[in-house]
Amino acid sequence: MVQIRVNHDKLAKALNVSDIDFFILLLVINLIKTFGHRYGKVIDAVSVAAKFAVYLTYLEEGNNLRRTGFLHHVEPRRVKEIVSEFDTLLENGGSLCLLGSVEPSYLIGFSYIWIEKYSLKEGESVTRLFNLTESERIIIEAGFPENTPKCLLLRECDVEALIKDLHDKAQSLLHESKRTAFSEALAEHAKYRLLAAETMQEIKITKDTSAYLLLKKDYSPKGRQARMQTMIQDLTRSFRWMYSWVDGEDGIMRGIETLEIAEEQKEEALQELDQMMRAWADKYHTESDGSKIVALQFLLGPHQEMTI
Amino acid sequence: MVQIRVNHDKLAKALNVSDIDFFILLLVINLIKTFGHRYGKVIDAVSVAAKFAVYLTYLEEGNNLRRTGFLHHVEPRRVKEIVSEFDTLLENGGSLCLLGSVEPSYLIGFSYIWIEKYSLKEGESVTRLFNLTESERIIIEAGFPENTPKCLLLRECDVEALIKDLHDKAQSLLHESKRTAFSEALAEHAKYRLLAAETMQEIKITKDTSAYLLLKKDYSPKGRQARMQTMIQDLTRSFRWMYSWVDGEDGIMRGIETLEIAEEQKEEALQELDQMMRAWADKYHTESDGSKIVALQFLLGPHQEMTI
DNA sequence: GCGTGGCATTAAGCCCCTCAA
DNA sequence: TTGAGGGGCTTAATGCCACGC
Repeated sequence: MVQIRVNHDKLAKALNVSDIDFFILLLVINLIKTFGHRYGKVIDAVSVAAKFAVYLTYLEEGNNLRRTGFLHHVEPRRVKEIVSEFDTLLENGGSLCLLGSVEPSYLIGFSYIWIEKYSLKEGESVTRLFNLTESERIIIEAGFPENTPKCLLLRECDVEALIKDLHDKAQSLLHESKRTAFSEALAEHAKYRLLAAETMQEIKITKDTSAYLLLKKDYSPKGRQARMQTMIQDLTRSFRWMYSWVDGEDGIMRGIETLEIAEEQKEEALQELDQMMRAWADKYHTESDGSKIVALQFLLGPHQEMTI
Repeated sequence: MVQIRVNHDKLAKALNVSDIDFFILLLVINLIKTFGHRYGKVIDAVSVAAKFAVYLTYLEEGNNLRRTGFLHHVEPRRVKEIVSEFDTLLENGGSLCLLGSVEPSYLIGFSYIWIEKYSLKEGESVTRLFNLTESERIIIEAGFPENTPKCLLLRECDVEALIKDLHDKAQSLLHESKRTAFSEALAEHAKYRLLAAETMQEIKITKDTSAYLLLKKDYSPKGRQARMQTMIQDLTRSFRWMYSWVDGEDGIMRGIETLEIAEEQKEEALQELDQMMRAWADKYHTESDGSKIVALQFLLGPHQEMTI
């Protein structure tokens, strides 16, 4: 569910935005709402990207702090900081990390380490970490959904420990300077995210103790993760080709066909399209010295209104 | 020229980035370097988009500050500020403005107001604003490139006045609160941008006075601006469809064909592809009650390495 | 033209406390 | 119990300008 629907018609008015603004909104809103990246993380990521742009200009402009500053409206002193930041990063062979992955890395691994650390051993009770009578146990287990991974029910503190582990692991990959300390606020955020993603579920035991049940073996299904990768790759390719196309560069072809299609013909049409593309590619595929590799990317979908 | 080339092989190493990070880099770097948006403006734009995401969640979560805060890792107090910001925006019927246009609005209009305010009247000298002898004038004019718009050569202060006008005009469209005051630094930035975009050219008159010559009738050619609009629209469509595709929604088809093609066959192949698509669309186009509007978008380009 | 130093403001983080429905 | 609302805190980044070379 990526199309975020808000029934408030008022928003339609506010969305009186330009095309480029809408584009940015679509990206950012999905990064935050759909993929679950932290608010600050997204801004940080863009800020790093922007600093990198400044760094590139600095190199291109022959190491001129002031000129670079003027070109992008950044204080020369700040340019200097940025430059040294990237210089040392390059020297240390560090890698640039903005978001790292489409979904927050510290959430992706959650199910995995839960299963790893708290797998259910032969004859062990799922509620081992809680002091429950046999009857209480049966009542609680009766409320479990189907097909949950075979592992222990956790206490709040266990969940927090897992989150802390993941956070620390994710942070350890970063170079010292730009680490975020673990905090209660962060843990709480992660907990809410995991609940919202239905990776785990909260079960009230008593008035002030909760148990947590793992629902899925993955934060998001492997198939979905693979498709997200493909999405990013396709979109990146589109980006680059379109940028080239704007500048009228050779070797880029862009087209769009709009049509009305009857529901019952759709299946047939799509199949024919697929075969047609394949046949075309086969026909012109020739491996010889003078040939170049090209790719044809296509995408078909419904005509949509501009909603977020 | 969007592919920014830096010869430093070192950078290849730093570009040890994930797909999503590369994607963000591509977007942000082009916004800043190619389109010339200010460093701070881009970060601001994303920040507004992120705040909007928070606002949407707030509405969806039944006006729950706390919960919204946890979901995105934002302080409840900050959420409240954000919410009231958007609430008042909506009440006043204001519109959300991130970047506004693909290129900075205060630069796009530059040529236009120059031509408008300083067009060359019958028999008037291009160097009217400077105290030059006839011979000096001839020497300077001899150095002009071909086909420059017919308007006066300007002094530094005139250029700055034009920039200020543009800035004020751009700001007046925004709602009071989020305006940026005009400053020397900003003017200097704009000047550098205009020079870099070859919209105008600096001509040294004496040691410490310069003249400025308008080179183009537009900040960027109209055709290019139209293509940029198309680019953004195409990319936005791709975005939305791909997001849907990731979630396995119906009615989306996505494909890619890679082939090696001989240079001499390319032209023929592209033409055939174009006709083929058209024929396919015509064949299945039926206007009836049960039919839905779909669009087929395709893009062909060279296989590329991952460089920025 | 270039680098650097001083200075204001804001935002993004953290935490802790109280009150009312 | 949970949301609202208050307070107080650090750090860092985005801006301005002006000075000296």
